[in-house]
Amino acid sequence: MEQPRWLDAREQSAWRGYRRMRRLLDLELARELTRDAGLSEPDYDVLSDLSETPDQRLRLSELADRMLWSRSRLSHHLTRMQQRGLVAREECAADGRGAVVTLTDEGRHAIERAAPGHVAAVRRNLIDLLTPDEIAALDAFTHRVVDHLTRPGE
Amino acid sequence: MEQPRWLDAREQSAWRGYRRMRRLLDLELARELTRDAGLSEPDYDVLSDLSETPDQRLRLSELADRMLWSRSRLSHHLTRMQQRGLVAREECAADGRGAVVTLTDEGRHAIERAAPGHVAAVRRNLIDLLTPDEIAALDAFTHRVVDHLTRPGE
DNA sequence: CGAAGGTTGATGACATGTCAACCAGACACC
DNA sequence: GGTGTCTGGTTGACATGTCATCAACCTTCG
Repeated sequence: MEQPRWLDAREQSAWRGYRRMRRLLDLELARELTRDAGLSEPDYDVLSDLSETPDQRLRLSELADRMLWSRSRLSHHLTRMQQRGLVAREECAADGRGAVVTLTDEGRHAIERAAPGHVAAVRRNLIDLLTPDEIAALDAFTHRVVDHLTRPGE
Repeated sequence: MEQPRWLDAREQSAWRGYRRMRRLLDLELARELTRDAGLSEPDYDVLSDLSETPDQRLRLSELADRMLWSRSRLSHHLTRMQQRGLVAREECAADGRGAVVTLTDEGRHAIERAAPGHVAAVRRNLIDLLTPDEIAALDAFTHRVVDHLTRPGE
C-alpha cells in the first residue's frame, strides 16, 4: 500500500453523507414496511421480484443471482417465508437437483397490498427530494459503479 | 394511501442502481477490510470514530448517537471488541451510570494499519469513478435526505 | 457402464443485530 | 429525606445473515 491519497473535504463529506443516508433510509423504509404491511425489506424484495416474473415462479439460483444473495441465504429466507405461507417450493421438472419458488395467493396479496405504500415511502424519503438532474446523476454513477464491481477482472 | 404515483423509468432505474451499488459496494469493502486488516466494517467505524476524538475516549451514548446505533447494539459490539483487546471500558467520573470507551494501543495500531487500505478501496470502488460534479451532487442530496429523515417532525 | 468433477439446494454452527426487560444512578418534587 | 420518574447501559431471547459442509444430481469422458 503506497502513499495513501486521503479524501478531500468534499469527498469526505459526500462519503459520510452517503453512509448516513443509507442507514437512515434503510431504517425508515424498513420501519414503514413492517408497520404497514408486516414485511421486512428482504421479504418485500423476494415477493416483488417474484411477482414481476411472467409465471411468478423462479429457479432458486436465478432468484439468488438477481438479488445478489448467496444460495444459502435465499434458502434460509425462503424457508421462513414458506412457513408464513408467502411462497411455496416445487421440484424442478427439468433438473432433478433444482427447485422452483412460486408465489402463493397470500404472497401475491401481500405484495399488492404493500407496494403502493412502499413506493410512496421511497418517493417521499428519497426520490421527491432530488432534482431531476440529481436523479439522472444517481442513475448514471450507480450503474457505473455496479459495472466496475461486477467486471470479470475485479 | 391514495392513488400511488409509480416511479417513472429513470427513477426506477436510479433506485435499482442505488440498491445494487449499495449491496455490491458493501460486500467489496467488507471483503477487503476483513482480508487486509481482520476488521469488520462496524469494527472499523467504531475505531475510526474513536481515533478521531481528541482524547480517544467517548461516552457510550455519544458514540451510539454518532454511529446511529442502538445502545444495545453498541454494548454488544463493544463487548466483543473488548474481548479482542481493541477497546476498553471505563467508568464515567461525572455520571455514575455512564461508561466511557477508550481506544487501546492495539486498537490504535489496528486502525492505523487499516485506514490507508480502506480509504484506497473507497476511492477505487466509488470516489474515483465519479466526476467532480457527481461528487458534489452526492454530497448535496445525501445531506438533504439526511436532514429530511432527522427532521424532528418526522 | 461408471468414476470424476462441477452444480444445486439444504442444513447446522456460528456471528451479528434487534427487541424488550431490567437495574442502578440521576433528577424532580413534595 | 422519601418517592416516582427518567436516563444510561447491560443482558437474554430471538431473528437474520454467513460460512462450511453435505447429499443429490447432472455432465463428461475413459
